[in-house]
Amino acid sequence: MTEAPRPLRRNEIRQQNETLILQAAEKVFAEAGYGGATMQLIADMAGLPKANLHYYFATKEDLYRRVVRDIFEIWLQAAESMDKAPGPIEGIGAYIEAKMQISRRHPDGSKVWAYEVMHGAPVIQDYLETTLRDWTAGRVKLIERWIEEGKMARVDPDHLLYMLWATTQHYADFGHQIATLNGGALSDADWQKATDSVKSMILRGIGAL
Amino acid sequence: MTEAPRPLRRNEIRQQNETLILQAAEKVFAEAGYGGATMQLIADMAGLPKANLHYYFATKEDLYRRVVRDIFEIWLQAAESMDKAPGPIEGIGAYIEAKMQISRRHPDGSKVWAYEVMHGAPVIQDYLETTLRDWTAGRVKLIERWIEEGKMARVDPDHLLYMLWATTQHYADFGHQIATLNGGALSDADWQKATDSVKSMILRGIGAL
DNA sequence: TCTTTTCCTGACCGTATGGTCAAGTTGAAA
DNA sequence: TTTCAACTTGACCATACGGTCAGGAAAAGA
Repeated sequence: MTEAPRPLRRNEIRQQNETLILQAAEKVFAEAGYGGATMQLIADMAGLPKANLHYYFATKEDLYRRVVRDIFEIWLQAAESMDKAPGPIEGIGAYIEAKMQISRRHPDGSKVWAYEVMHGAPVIQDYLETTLRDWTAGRVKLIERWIEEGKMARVDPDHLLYMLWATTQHYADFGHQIATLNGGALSDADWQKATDSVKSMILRGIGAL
Repeated sequence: MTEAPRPLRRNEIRQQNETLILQAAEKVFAEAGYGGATMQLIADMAGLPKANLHYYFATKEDLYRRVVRDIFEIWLQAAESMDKAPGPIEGIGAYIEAKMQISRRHPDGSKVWAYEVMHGAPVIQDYLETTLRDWTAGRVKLIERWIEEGKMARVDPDHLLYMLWATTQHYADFGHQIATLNGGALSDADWQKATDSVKSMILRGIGAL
C-alpha cells in the first residue's frame, strides 16, 4: 500500500545518508562521550548497517571530528547577532537570546562541544587557537569600545564573555540537572523565564541597565 | 641509601591504596570520560597492577560511583559558606569564592561531575532528587528572604543558583579553552581577577551592590 | 611457633569493538 | 544496451577491554 519511494539521485543519496549519520552520531556522542559511543550504536540509530558508516566516514574519529566542527559553525553564526548592535543592551541581549535558543535546539551539540573541550580539545585545538581566538579578540575590542563610550561599566571583557558562554551553555550541558530540580523538562514559559533572568542579571551586572 | 620503608599496618595499606586508586581514577575519568577510561590506565597511573584495583573496587562502575560521590561531598561542603551570612554580598560573595577555589583545586572532580550530569546522571540521579533538591530549596528560601528584606533585586532564585554554578564551574570544566585564549594557564593573579570579575558582575547583577 | 586472614598479582577468558573486504546492487554515462 | 563508477552489506579479523582466579606473600592473632 505504501508508495514506492522514487529512486534517489546520486548526490541526494550521499547527502541524505551523511545527514542521517551525523544526526545519529551527535546524539550518541552526546549521550556516551567519544569513548563510550560505538559505531554499531550510531549505525542502529541511523538505520544503516555499520559497514555503511565506514563508507561515508573512514574512521570513528573522522565522524567525531565532523560533528564537533559542525557545532563550532553554529556557535560562530550565533555570534554575529552581537556585532550590528549599537550598544550592549541590544548586542549582548541578542547574543544571550541566540545562545539560549541554541542551547534549547542543539543540546546534544553543546554537550559534544563541552565533552571535547573538557578532554583537552584533541580535535579542535587548532580552531581554538585561530578562529575562536580571533573572534574573541574582536568581541573584546567591541566591548571595550562600549565601555569607552560609557554604555556599560568597566568590566573585564574576557570574563564577561566566559560568563556569557558559561551561563547560556549551562542550560544545555546541565539540562538534565535543571530538569530534575525543575520537576520535569523546561516548558516554553520556563525557557522564556530563563532567558529573561539571564539577560536581566547580566545586563544589570555590566551596568548597562 | 634509601631508607627501607617501615612495614605498613593493615588499615594503613587499605587506606593508602584506596586513596591512590581514587586519585588516579579521578584524573583518568576526567580526561577520558567513563567509556574512554580503562582500568589498565588507572592502574598504571596509580602504580598498581590492574588485578589489585579489582581487589579494592569490584567493578569499574563501583570505582566511578565512588569518585562521583566524593566530589558531590566537596560541592556540598562549599555551600555552607552561604548560610551564616547576613546578606547576599557576604553570602553569595563567599559562595563564589569557595566555588572558584574548588574549580582551581579540583578541576578533575568538576569535570567528572559535569560528565556524569551531561550523560543523564545514571549514577547520582537519586542524589539529585534528594540531597541536591533539598539543598536548593533551602537556598531558594534564603534568597527569597534577602529579597523580601530589600537586600537585593527581585531575581529568580533558581536561575541565580544556576548562574552561580555555571559561571564558577566553567573555569574548571572549560579550563582548557580559557587557558588557550589566555595564552597559558591562569596565574594566581589571573584567578584573583577572575574571581573578582565574577563576584562584581553577579553581585551588581542581582542589585546587591 | 602455628594458624588465619588479608593482601597481592601474573595469567587467563569471553566479549565487544573499530575496522576491512570481497561480492554484490544500483544509478549514471556512453 | 553496455560500461563504469558509486553505493551497500554480511561476514570476518585482530585487538583491547572488564573481569576472574588460583596460588603465593605478608601481616595479625593465638
